[in-house]
Amino acid sequence: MSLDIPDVVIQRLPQYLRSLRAFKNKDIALVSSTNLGAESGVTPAQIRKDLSYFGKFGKQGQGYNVEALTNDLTRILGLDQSWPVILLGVGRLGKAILTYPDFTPEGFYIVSAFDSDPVIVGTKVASITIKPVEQIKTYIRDNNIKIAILAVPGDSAVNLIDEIVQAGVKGILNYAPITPKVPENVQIQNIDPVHSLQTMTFHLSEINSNPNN
Amino acid sequence: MSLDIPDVVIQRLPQYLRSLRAFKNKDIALVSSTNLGAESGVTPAQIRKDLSYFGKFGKQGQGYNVEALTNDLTRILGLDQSWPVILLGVGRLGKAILTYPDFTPEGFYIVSAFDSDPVIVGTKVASITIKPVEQIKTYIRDNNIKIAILAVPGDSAVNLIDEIVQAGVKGILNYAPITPKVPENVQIQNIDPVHSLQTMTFHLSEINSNPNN
DNA sequence: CTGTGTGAATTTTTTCACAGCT
DNA sequence: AGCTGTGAAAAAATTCACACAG
Repeated sequence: MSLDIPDVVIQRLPQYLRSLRAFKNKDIALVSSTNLGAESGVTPAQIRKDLSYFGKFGKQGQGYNVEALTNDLTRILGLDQSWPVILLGVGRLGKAILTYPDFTPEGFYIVSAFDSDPVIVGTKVASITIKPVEQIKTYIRDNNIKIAILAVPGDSAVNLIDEIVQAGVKGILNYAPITPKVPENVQIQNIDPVHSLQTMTFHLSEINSNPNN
Repeated sequence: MSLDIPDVVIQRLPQYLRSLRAFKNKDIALVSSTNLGAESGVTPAQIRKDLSYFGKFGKQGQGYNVEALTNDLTRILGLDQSWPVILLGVGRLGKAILTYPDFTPEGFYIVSAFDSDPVIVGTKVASITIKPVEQIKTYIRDNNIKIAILAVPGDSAVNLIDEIVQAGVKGILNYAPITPKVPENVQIQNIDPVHSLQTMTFHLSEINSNPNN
């Protein structure tokens, strides 16, 4: 059906959702694509084109109803449900993720966390008791988990990905600094601060070697 | 000079660098664009095209020398120097970033960290003594800092960005869940796990509503 | 008038395909 | 024979510009 929607478009939708919230907070009930674009850092035409992939949401001459469009985008993104998520790896980073407060209001809740270190297993972080990594596959199957957050070192990550995909995970938020290979029908999103920094320095070096800022 | 290099190309270079390291670890000295592409998840043609923006690095009939290409890409990305970076915000997340071990080997080192909370200021995390936020601008200027990592709550982030940009920062790694507006010549990279998760659920919902996987 | 929705035009990015070097 | 570097072709994404609705 709607499988021909460009991925770049989908990537922008959460942004729009966030911008709409900013308008709602300012008690603005109606926005034009120009308003929304200014807030999102996107051209008005792009907003309209993006939305047009999913239907007609605006009123000509007026714009978009903030609340209605929020609801529509929430539904389109599948955020009208709360997604159970598991965390793999409860080291420094994993602990920070477990105590991260923003997942829940945004449609996600961490239901369980796993680690391979026997010292960590059994301890409690943010009211979640850490389970041994051996139980992952069973847990995923029994609880029909679709999303996993991966916060383990790079070398363990590759094998773990195979395992959890085999068990039924369809979306992975990966913090390991690797480029995982996953089947077509599995979504993967990488969080990679070093990569991000390294793409910045290219421009910064240019600036440095160029007198006129 | 080389200002007409597409940003998508630059975004891929750190990936190539990482793949090259994988080959080096396997003691492979020579790789073809096909090899490198398989490792990076990119087509061979794209690798060759990307590299062609910067010069000729391969030998026809053979491929690329792993070590030489590593050095070239390192230099191109401006990673043949180590970049001093400051951290703004030493809460849960900031602390995790301070103790993150991967920045240093990748060309970055955190030289100082700032916070607005008087309880946190003066304490020591990972051998860095947290400074009061009021000293940021002076510090940036005095030490010619070009890169900042922003790990403060969203509402404080907007103002802070203006301040540090004014003081001379040219690259920001932003962990706040906002879409910052910065001048053209300032690089910004957002780390936004919620946004990443929200783009995944679109596909996951489709899968769910679609019987054939 | 104002601002959406959308085909058409433009620009950007990717892929193709092959000449030429080793 | 093998693989790069690169113009040309194709595909994808963005922007334009305007008919039409409120």
